This record gives sequence, structure tokens and C-alpha cells, in this order.
Amino acid sequence: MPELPEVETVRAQLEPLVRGAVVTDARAHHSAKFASAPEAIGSAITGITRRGKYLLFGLVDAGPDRPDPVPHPGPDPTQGPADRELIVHLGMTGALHVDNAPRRYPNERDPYERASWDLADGRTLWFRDIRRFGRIAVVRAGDHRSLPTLYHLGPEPFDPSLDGPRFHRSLAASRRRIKTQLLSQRPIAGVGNIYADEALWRAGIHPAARRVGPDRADLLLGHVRDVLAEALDHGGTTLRDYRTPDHSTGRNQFRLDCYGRSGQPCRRCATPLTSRELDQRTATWCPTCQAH
DNA sequence: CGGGGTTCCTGGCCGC
DNA sequence: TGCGGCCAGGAACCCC
Repeated sequence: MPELPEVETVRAQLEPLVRGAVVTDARAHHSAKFASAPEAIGSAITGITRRGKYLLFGLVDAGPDRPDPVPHPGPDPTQGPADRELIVHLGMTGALHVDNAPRRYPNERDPYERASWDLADGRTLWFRDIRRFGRIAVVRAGDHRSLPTLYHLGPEPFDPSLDGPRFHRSLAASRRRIKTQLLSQRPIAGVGNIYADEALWRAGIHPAARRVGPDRADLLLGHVRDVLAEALDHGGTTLRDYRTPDHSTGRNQFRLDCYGRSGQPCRRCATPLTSRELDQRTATWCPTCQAH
């Protein structure tokens, strides 16, 4: 399930493939989650940025006479600020790829294609999502009101203005369980179930804790950052469906200490890890290292 | 407006 | 072999 390290891996790999490309046609699954994909037709892609788990494709109007703006003389619109954004959330099983095959919708070669964008040079950018938990939106640049979690998204994990005291204040503003807060994307952006379990395990904090003091908040912030940075270094975690644009898998799944290891011995103290549903999400932790 | 519950989806796996 | 039942879960959505 793509969290920040996976989404960032996708962004870094995909951006050089699509920067400057002009969208000439598109098609999408009829679900409201994907149906707005064709609104990107007629735009050039200025680049891809990321906020939390959201991919933001910058779009500028390519103009009727600019099938490919880059080789034209004069100012290149893709070097200026984007006026719209194509937003893609990968959900649980989403992946983005680029290929050369002409297509219709539905794609008879892959029933899980949910949207595709033809590019002026003959390639096609396409979105594959088995379980349809992903989402696509085209909005005016910076107008994220239609995506509440993005609109209210907390700071990026490596934002230097995010420090222990700020993280602690943010956590202290709510009495919800610490793990639920991490998953809410409000105190910090980009953490999902895997890295929440990993960071809490490293920090020795019980996932159901409702109060975390300043020292432990600072410790947790450091571990969230470490866990995310290490996962990024290892290309993300592939449990089943996660793939990069070039179809390769991540390698971080071999480095998990906590997530998915319920019943197996804790790597610090050998106590069997336990798991239980907390706020409708599976949580795994060490009952000894992460005592209440 | 924070928080709680519900819903969207389908492949993989388990037990019979 | 076939199949019903269950599980995984990010975020929108609805409601109080």
C-alpha cells in the first residue's frame, strides 16, 4: 500500500518521463473517483510534485497550436507556473505506467486500467488500480478543497519547520489514539499503516496511547523520519501490489520489524508481537517494548 | 468542527 | 475442484 516512500519513488521515476508532455486524449472508468481524468486533455505537464501520499501533476494550457511546446521558439509554457493540477492518489493498489500501446476503454489487455492519458509523442500514461481505492482529480492549481485530507494535510516529514515541540503540540490537540492520529495525516503527512506500526515499535510507544509527552513525541518524530527515509532508500515496501512505473518492486519489505509480524518474536526482546484492531485498523506491536 | 461509523473494492487465502 | 466467507485498508462521506 503506497505510503510516502512508495509515492515518492513513483514521483521520482515518473517525472522525467512525462515532464513537458502534452495530453491529447484521455479516458477513464465511470466511477466518480476517476471520471475527471480527461479534464487534463489539452494541457502540458510541467512536472510532478508530491504532498503526503498525493501526486500533483502541474498542468498548463498547451494551446491549440502547441501539440508539443518544448521545441517551439519563444517562451516554453511548461517552464512557468502551473495553472491547474492533475491529482492522483494511488490508494491501496494504484500504479502509474507509461507505454506505447494505442488504447480504448475498457482496456481489453488489462481490466484494471482505470484511466489513461495519451501524450502527443505517441506514448500513454496510464493508471492501474485493482481495488479502485485510488482517486483522480483535476483542479485549479493549489485549490485542494475537493480533497479534504489534502486540504488539511499536515507538514511534510522532512519539513525543517516541523520539530519536536510543534509535533507534540499537534498531537496534544487531540485525544485520539496516537496511531489513529498518525494515520489522519494531520500531525504529519504521508504515514500509513505500515510505517505507523514501524515507527511506534521503534519509539516504544503503544499504538493505543492517547497522551504522548514532549520527550516521547520528539523521539517518535525522529523514528517516523528514520523509518520513512530508510524505506525510501530501499525503494519502498512491496507486500503484494505496489510497483514502480517501470514495474519493479520495492525492497523494504525485508526490513520490517513490526508490521505483519504478529505472533513472531520481537527483534528487541523476543516477546511475541501481538495485534488487534484499533479504530477499525489492524495494529501490531510488542506488548513488552510498547507497554501502556 | 472534531470524532465516530460506514462505504468503496477485489484478489488471495482458508476451510470444508 | 469449487465455493462461501473473511481479510486487507486510505480517505471520502455522512452524521452528531
